[in-house]
Amino acid sequence: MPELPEVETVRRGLEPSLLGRRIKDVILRRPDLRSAFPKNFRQEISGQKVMKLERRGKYILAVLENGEGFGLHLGMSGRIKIQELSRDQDFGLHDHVIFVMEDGVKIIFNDPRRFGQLFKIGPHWDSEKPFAKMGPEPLGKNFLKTGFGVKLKNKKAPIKTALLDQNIVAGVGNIYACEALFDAGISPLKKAGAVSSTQTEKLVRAIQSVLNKAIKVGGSTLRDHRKTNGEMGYFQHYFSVYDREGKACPGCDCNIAKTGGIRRVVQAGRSTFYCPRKQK
DNA sequence: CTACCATCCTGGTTGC
DNA sequence: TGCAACCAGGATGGTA
Repeated sequence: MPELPEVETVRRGLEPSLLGRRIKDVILRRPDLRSAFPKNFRQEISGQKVMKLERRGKYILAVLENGEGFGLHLGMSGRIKIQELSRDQDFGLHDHVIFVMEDGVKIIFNDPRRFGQLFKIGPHWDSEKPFAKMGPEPLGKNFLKTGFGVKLKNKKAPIKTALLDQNIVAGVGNIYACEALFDAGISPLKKAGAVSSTQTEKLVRAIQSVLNKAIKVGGSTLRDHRKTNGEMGYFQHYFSVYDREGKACPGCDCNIAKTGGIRRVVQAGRSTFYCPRKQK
């Protein structure tokens, strides 16, 4: 489900219940998701207070008072639900992990497809496993100057495929890659290395703009994504190209019967949507 | 190094 | 209506 805007929406939704609060207990209702849960996870996390709640790419990181912490990734279908003051001990289908807070609030990690992750992090998580080589934060201050342009220049893959590479830019997934390329007027088929510096600057602005707009409305809900209070995001209503094959491109007033409208192709096994007239 | 592929899963949608 | 095939927002490890 989640790309950067959805993950950021979830992180913000978690803040009131998690940040500065103490975790009383962790209930693991199965031994693993994508990978096995860390040994002694429950013992090591229980009793700790959450000092920081951060996001890096599509990951949410909780730093605890002992300097250790944990990370989670929502995979394709992960959701976080917050249950206030419920004595109900019956959990729903696919409610795999439950953080029970000191004040009785339950934070539930639900994930039907089980592509999600839950893992431990150390004080220097930033230089560890998935984060060490991860690309820059697109909403960070110096996104363009943090090597994004250079990384693109060295890529032979199409620009769309490059945008999905978390080592080039963190947090962009299929939806926002398509939308950003449309906004920037760049064909997804163009080789990353052939994108000019002017186009790269335009792309940077387009990525930031589309991500910020999506965050503002709670992300995109296609099927699974929900805010922590259960509400849907509604950026899907603003899609220009994603999931709009054959429909009119906003900005093209051409005859759809002749042009076929928005086109869908498959790149690196993923659907790409674009307007061949607006994106060169 | 890069590109491509299969794989981990369930569930919603599509097409016969 | 029933059912099977296909598709999905991601990451990774293997192979060529």
